[in-house]
Amino acid sequence: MLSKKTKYGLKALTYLARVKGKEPVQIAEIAKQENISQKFLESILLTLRRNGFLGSKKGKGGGYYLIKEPHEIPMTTVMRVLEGPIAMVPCVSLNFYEKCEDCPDEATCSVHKLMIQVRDSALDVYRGNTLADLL
Amino acid sequence: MLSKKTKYGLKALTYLARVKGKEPVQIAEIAKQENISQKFLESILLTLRRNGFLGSKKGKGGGYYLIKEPHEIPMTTVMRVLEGPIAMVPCVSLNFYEKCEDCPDEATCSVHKLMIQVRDSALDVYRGNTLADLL
DNA sequence: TCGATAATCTACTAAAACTATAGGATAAAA
DNA sequence: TTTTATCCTATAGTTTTAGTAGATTATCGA
Repeated sequence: MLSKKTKYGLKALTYLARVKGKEPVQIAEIAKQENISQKFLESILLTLRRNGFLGSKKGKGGGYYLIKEPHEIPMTTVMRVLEGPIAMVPCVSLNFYEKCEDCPDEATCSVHKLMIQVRDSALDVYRGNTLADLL
Repeated sequence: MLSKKTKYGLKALTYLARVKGKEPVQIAEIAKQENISQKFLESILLTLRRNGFLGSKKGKGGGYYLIKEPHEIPMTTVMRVLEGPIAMVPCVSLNFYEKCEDCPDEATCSVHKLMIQVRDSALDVYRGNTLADLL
């Protein structure tokens, strides 16, 4: 399941991408338009800013804005920041690899074999889409 | 993330598929060989039996066995029973469809658009693999 | 028929993850 | 210096996951 955090994060990014220009947009506006709890969205936008997707401005007229063009933001990076590893098991993760405790040999593991394929197909999709493609 | 339930279920199915013949295999044996908590595995095998993947026999010489040939068991059905919907959001699920509360229009929803692609690519993988392919 | 074996079933619990919420601190603008 | 809006930490409620406990039922072999 996709977490609400990721879902809301994607919606917020899309919202900002649709706004013409680079004017800051307030959390409250995004939350209202996209039916998201404002406080929850606040923490999501914070992590998006800390990870280099958004810029922010405090005080009156402040808010959040994209610091890159939508077509420069691949879904791979967005998903990894919001949702975590793209792989469904750590032992097939490219960026978050971990060995399974219960599994003596990856080479002969049936789960490993299947999940490699699932990971690669998901990667294909995320690599093939930027924020611009979702508009 | 793939749940342990699904992971263990897949391993158990693979184990049974590797056993020659249709002799029942005891839970204890599978649990030990695959490093799985026996009681937990017990409940997993039970749901696999209830969903038509396994047969069982009680008493001495009893255990679980596959009731179909491995190549007749597609990963789509296994995943749906163990892990649930293949789609990451209910609004793009073929078998478990539900409308999102927060989303006024699926046709213009960016998350929907992306998750359709992810679902389809995962489906391709699961449809292209039977239990026999994991051996 | 009896005892051992092994699945069946219900109920329960501990831990982790998810989805928020509270409330004050900080910075900018008017 | 007041208003506005982000920043930040902590925490609480709920759900899901992962696993346990213990009694019951069916089957086999002697």
